[in-house]
Amino acid sequence: MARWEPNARERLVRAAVELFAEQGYEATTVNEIAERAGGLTKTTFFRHFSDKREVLFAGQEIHGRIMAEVIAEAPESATPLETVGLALDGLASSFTEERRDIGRRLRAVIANSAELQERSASKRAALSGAIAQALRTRGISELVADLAAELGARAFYGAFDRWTSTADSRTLVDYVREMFGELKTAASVLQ
Amino acid sequence: MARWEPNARERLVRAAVELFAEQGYEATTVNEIAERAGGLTKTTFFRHFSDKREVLFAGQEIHGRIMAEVIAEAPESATPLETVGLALDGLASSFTEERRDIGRRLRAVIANSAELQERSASKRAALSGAIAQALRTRGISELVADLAAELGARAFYGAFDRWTSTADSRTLVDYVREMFGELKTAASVLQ
DNA sequence: AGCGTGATGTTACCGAGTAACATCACTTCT
DNA sequence: AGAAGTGATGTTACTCGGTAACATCACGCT
Repeated sequence: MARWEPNARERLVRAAVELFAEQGYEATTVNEIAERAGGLTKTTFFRHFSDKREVLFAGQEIHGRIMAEVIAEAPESATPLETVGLALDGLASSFTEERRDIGRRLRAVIANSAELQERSASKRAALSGAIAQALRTRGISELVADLAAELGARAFYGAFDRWTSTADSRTLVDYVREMFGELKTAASVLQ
Repeated sequence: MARWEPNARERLVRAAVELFAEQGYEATTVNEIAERAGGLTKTTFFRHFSDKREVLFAGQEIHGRIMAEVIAEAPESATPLETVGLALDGLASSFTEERRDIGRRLRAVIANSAELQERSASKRAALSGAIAQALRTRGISELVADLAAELGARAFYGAFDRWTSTADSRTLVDYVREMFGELKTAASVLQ
């Protein structure tokens, strides 16, 4: 038996999502979250998360890392968009059906808080930046890399949105491919 | 003579920019800003700006409105990208050389604060959203409108960045056209 | 048994942001 | 002229996010 209940971090996240869903983000206090997470305190919360918002977004940096890895290993012959497509598959395939439920709750909570939307936009920009950086490392010019990365980020967030808005049996990979395809044709219409 | 020195709002902005530049954003207190703005108080500051960050971004909603107006009045025959180009010209032409200096200082301050970068990203997203909305009103499909709007926002922010990084005699309109052109060719390379 | 260690708690503090009420200087109406 | 109204400001007091310094406690290791 452990000295403390293990997984404090995970319990904090669960407690936060619950409370945010029940009362809203702003009406919920960090002390409340810590308390519900098994009698913890504010201090412990901030040891795990840099601020109150971050409890909902922590661990998202890994998305950028996953896509960057796939991009680094993509065949030399792949075009920028093909490379991004591979990376999207790699990232999306790491999402299980369980995370779909979490995603649903998260989406609802974020939709009700401007503060959380701001952080969400910031994370989205970080993902796009990570993709662009990885593409540039392959020698792709800055602007092309930026635009390809933007399409990738849009595809992922758009697909995630659809995935968490529906209840069918399609996987996130399915949605990402669909969304990415639509974006590519939209981009070609633009010319 | 007025009962109070007029233009409290403007004085607050100036004081904030000064102090942020001298001490950094986080080391500066709202009380300090209000005090330097002519003996005002915290309360007055928050009557003018919804939060501490907003003092640097307030009034930026008008950018979206300007572009939306131009888009609404653009000729029926214009393609999405042509429409965005017109709107970019309209917005950029409202920037005088005086605002270039302000922009320089702003850029330096924002570059040193994650919190301000987050807000900046949020404003950028708002601009992009406003453009997209205006395009959709013209019957342009959602994804195409989104992408055209994204290109527009990128062109504006990229051009503003270059404009405030240099000291030549070129106007923001010049930079916007250049940037938008580069983005369009990058987008075509992407196919 | 004693020691080190890492996760937690305690206390005290600062600053952002809000609310309720008071003030004050000018405007307008009578 | 005097009274009432109005809008921008100040005052006070509070909540809560976030930080720092120090104490505690339960375990593993020697």
